Amino acid sequence: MTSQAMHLAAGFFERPVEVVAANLVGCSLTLDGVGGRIVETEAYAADDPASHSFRGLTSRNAPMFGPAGRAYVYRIYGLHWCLNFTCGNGSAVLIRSLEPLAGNEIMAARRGVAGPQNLCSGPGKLCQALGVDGSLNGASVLEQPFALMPGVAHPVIVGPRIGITRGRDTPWRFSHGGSPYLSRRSP
DNA sequence: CCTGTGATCGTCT
DNA sequence: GACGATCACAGGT
Repeated sequence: MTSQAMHLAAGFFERPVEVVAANLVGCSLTLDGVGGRIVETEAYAADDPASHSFRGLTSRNAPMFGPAGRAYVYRIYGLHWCLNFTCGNGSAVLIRSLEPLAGNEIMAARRGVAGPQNLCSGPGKLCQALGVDGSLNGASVLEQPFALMPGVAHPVIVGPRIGITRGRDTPWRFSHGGSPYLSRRSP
């Protein structure tokens, strides 16, 4: 048995985006060995007014229209990065927060803060902590430097997505209930 | 605990 | 020319 067999399979991402988003909660995500457990995600689809892909293909959102299982990394507000996993057909899952478990000292140094609650508790924060930037846009999340592995069964809380002005009625935020590492407390 | 605001720039209108 | 799938910090409750 190779360690590769432990990783998520490519088919994991070729399902409805909200199913992928829910099932990513509890999985382990690291970059070059630095990261932790995913505790919060959001789903975005092509027919979804909150999604970057809603108005069709552009140079920015191109990875969302490419193969499933790739990184879609974009800059927001001119200064932060956000990491998504593509699920095909203009859909993707935003990774919103992690429970930091591996390389916490490296993450604290990159973030310039101390305390595990502040390392990865938001989409911009976790990109800074894991070293994610635009150079990873379009890369396969099934290969180095990514490592993505399944977790154990867990209770998932569903609620409205954060920071959007349209599509507020679609409850596509998925979080690990009660986790102290969320970007915001569970509903 | 909460709300408000400045930072900062690529993307789309 | 306007607007973000955000964050950190300040100030009031």
